[in-house]
Amino acid sequence: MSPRSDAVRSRERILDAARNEPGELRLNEVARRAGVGVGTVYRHFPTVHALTEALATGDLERYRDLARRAAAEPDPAAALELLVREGLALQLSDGSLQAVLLASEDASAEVQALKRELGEVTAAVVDAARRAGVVRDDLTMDALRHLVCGVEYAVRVGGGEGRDFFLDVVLAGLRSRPLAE
Amino acid sequence: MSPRSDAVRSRERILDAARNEPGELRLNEVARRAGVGVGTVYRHFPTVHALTEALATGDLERYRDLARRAAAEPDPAAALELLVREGLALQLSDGSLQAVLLASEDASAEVQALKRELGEVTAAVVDAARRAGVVRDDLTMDALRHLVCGVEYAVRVGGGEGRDFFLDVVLAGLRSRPLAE
DNA sequence: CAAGGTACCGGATAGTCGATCCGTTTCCTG
DNA sequence: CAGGAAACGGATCGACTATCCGGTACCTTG
Repeated sequence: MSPRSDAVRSRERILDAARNEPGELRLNEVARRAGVGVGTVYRHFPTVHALTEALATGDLERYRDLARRAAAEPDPAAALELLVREGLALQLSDGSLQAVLLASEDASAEVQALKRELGEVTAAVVDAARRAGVVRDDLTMDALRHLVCGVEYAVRVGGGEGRDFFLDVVLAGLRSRPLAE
Repeated sequence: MSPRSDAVRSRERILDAARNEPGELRLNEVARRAGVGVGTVYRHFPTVHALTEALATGDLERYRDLARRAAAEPDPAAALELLVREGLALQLSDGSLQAVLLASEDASAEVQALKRELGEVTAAVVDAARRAGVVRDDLTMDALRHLVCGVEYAVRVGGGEGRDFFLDVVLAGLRSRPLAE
């Protein structure tokens, strides 16, 4: 059973309106701007998080593709740096991405699958870098993800200033050996 | 003119209730738990941020004292490390501290003075470290503050895991020379 | 193409929460 | 102890979230 045409149209309008929403998502406000009833919004997206996931899905795919590209890179150090640098850029360009990455439960199966694959490929990149000895050997995938989210946060509170500085500091810090200090 | 005794008692009760509040501060809820009327809370603290500042003042003093201790340290590298390590611990122990540190406007003159002094002393510590050549020479006081807030954030999203790891990474990264990579 | 069934739509409204305002109470001073 | 000022309490208003159901538009079947 394919969805009805008006349902598709409504969903599209809601997503468009949500994309142009400044700051916090408010479902009633989204409805007003989309020109649909409040009930329609709540039927398509029962919670704010469900809508957030839908908004972030495109960039989540891009993130996964980026990770694949990094994993294909022959130099393990360059692979990790690519993933971190471009990943941060992606997270900064899409304000809803971080919330989806850090959420412990996912509304849609599609997002769940994307996150799983992103995690697996990222783990492979981290592992390769560790085996090559180009990063601290106590670096884990989770630590890396939280670190990148922390850098994103630092850039945001700094009003966009210092992105490259923070990246350089963290990447250099990751290269250091824990006992060589 | 000294304040009335019932006003002092109310203020104390409100602060006590606010300290035991889990998560987000809600002035109506604070009033209920403090056993005072809503109006009383709003008279003492017109906004949530005013109450937040009052809660964080004690730890802000501790932060300033820490910075003074760091500035008195003869070794500039050790001074910076002390300030960052202990400062992070302070920020993690007090959930309202970061909001006060990052706020651009302050409700109370006392907090404003504390923040000013903390900023001055921190700038001195950063300057000394730069002149001694033990940190990147493009490190600024603002960048350091945002970086520490980013690390605090990373620890929080990680559920408390990885605090020392993140600190080691960032401190090591700060020591590196920008062009020596 | 008409008509019936169903999936979807819209928005009134109930419920929740933040913030204000003012009649009442408590405190301090002379 | 009396008068006045300062502080108190909570009813209430406005803003917002989320639900529910009568009405509408779509799609199918004959």
